[in-house]
Amino acid sequence: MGSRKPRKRATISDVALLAGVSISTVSRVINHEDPSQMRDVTRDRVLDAMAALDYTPVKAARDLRRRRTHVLALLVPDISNPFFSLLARGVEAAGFRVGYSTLICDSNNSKDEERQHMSALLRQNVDGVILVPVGRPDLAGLERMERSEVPVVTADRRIPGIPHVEADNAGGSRELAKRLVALGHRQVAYLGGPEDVSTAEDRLQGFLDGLAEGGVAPVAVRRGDFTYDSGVSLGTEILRDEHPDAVVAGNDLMAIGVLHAAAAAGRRVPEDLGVAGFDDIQWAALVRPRLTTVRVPFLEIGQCSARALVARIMSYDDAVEPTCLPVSLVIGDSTCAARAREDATGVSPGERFRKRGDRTSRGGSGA
Amino acid sequence: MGSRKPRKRATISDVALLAGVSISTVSRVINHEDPSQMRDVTRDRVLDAMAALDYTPVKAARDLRRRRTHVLALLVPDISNPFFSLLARGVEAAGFRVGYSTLICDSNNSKDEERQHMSALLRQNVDGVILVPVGRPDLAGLERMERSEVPVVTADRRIPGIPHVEADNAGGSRELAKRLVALGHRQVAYLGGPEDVSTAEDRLQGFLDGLAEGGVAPVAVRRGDFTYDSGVSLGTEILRDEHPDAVVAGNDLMAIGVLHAAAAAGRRVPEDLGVAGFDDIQWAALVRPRLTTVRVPFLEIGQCSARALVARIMSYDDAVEPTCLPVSLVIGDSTCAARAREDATGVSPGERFRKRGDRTSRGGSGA
DNA sequence: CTGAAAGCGCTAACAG
DNA sequence: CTGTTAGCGCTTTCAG
Repeated sequence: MGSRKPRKRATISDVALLAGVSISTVSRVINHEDPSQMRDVTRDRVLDAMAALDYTPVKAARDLRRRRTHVLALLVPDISNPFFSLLARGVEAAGFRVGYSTLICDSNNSKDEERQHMSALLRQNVDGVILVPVGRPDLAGLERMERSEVPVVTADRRIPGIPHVEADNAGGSRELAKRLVALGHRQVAYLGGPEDVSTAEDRLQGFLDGLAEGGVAPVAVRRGDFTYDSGVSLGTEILRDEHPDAVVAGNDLMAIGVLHAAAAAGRRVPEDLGVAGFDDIQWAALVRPRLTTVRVPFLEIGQCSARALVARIMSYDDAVEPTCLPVSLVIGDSTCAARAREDATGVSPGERFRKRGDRTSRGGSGA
Repeated sequence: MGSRKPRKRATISDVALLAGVSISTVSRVINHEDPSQMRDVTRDRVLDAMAALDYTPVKAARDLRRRRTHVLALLVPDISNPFFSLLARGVEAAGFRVGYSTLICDSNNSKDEERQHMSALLRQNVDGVILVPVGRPDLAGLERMERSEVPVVTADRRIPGIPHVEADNAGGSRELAKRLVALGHRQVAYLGGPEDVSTAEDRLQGFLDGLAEGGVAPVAVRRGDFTYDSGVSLGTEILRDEHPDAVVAGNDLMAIGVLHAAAAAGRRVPEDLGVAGFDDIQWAALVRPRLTTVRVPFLEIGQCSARALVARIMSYDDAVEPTCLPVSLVIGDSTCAARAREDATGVSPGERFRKRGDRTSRGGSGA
């Protein structure tokens, strides 16, 4: 790779000169896509000149004038988590479609790094931020953003006073609970997520409601931290101490931990024990037995968040409606009806229900 | 949320005014972190004024002057793939540490969207791009970037003439092959990735080399597309037609597909059949039996790419050394020694080897 | 050690 | 329909 031509980058006035028009005319063809009142010949001459000079507008100059960067930021606890990376895909795609670029910021599950990133974003002059806070949100940081007129939308988390986009966690959880009751479970244990995460609370509450509707009380409610490891360890404990006929976890990762804990304890799933999760992450499709879970539309949450944020940016002064996206029950092979459990036939009972689609990663071109 | 105070944003001259200094002095305190020659009193006065006015520099204005945006872009085929999201984490973290923000672009596995994004990035005036091309790279697009003096580094893919950062795919694959031979396998089938992906080619070639060194020839070599589905379907075919005693896939996703194909075909793993993958993606840790695979340091690849790119941006004119990161063999329970296979004891043979660490996702705070 | 002044490249009134 | 003009907010010589 030799040296590059030091030929200086063409500016708008170079284009104007070459096209034999004024710079404002060039500016017009750059900005007004529409058949703006402008003679086609003029327009074409400009276009030709731009092409000839390989002209690219300097974004900083435009931003300076328009006082808008058309950049959005997505701040998540861990971009390598499947929920957040799907969310990111949704945000990026929806943003791109309306002319926004997406800055990605990973707070590495640390409130401190989250704070750092928020300051950085302020300095970056992003037009808006989609936030998934780490645990209990940093109100001070949010306050600063709002004060700087940088709109914020939270995704998959609720913060009073901030517009948000989330899934119907409570509703989905409630349906799941009712399903388990219908399957004949009476000794149900729940393994929830952290208390400072609204999502976890909603799921827990919804589950208890659903159970109550079926006239069932949980045999135990524990708190994990949404990790696989906590699923394994708390799952082991629950199985040892509570003698449940079903364990439902607040997310899939913990549910898979429970699955493995059950295997280690010699309990067959679903014959001896029903297991269910929440999220329907891609990974789940690779685990056997297939997990009964609730599909959360992360991609859509991302898209919706981006759209909501852009709406806020444009209206520039008031909040948009909070959004709650529907979820759907996914019946796998980790739960079955009481009849089947008694028979213990070994025939995969999940097959009797709506079969979960094959939702494995397209994975394509992966490393 | 009510209306915001329409109080206009403070500029550098407001600060100067309040501090009773000139704007160039303010500029100096903003930019020269060091104990730049400047009286502490002056400096403090400025700092106070900035705080009092809640001053944040307008990035567009700085960028316009400095002709540098301090923004990097990461363009990947699918950010929701675990390799790429880990890569992204690495890029973001390493970039952030040296003052760069990261724009994330998802080409959605489409060469066309890739092209679109490249143009968009040019208009965005990013300082550099980390690219993971979709299939065979778009030379024209790259040409345009270089012509515009936007340095590009590819990650996990090689393109002649472009600096890249990748893992030692060939080496890792070779070691894996040798290990299988050492375990007594003689009927080995290989399920590779797409031919237009350098990574896939390296892995295949390395594997064949390793096999050859052990004096073994593969019973079959097939091509998948790195998806789980192709692992299942081609795995099924291979098992039916080739009677292998081991199937090695070019990545974990396909290997898991093979695992499931084997289960469906009634072949026990590892007693009847050895299976191995490549990547050591997080998902793999959730699958049983645990996969024997090769750990690719995606996070580090990301970090390295970011550093290399920044180096190119600063030197601004010449290429940096290509980088090849080491990989490591991960022995799981999906392979075992011939002895164990003959005994078919059912004792998990993987245990005899270096046990794979528990590398499950921290998953924390997940949705 | 600090200030004055000259733009960076572009957009958006405002005139023709 | 097109040109002129006045900055956007900041960094950076160049002089004190």
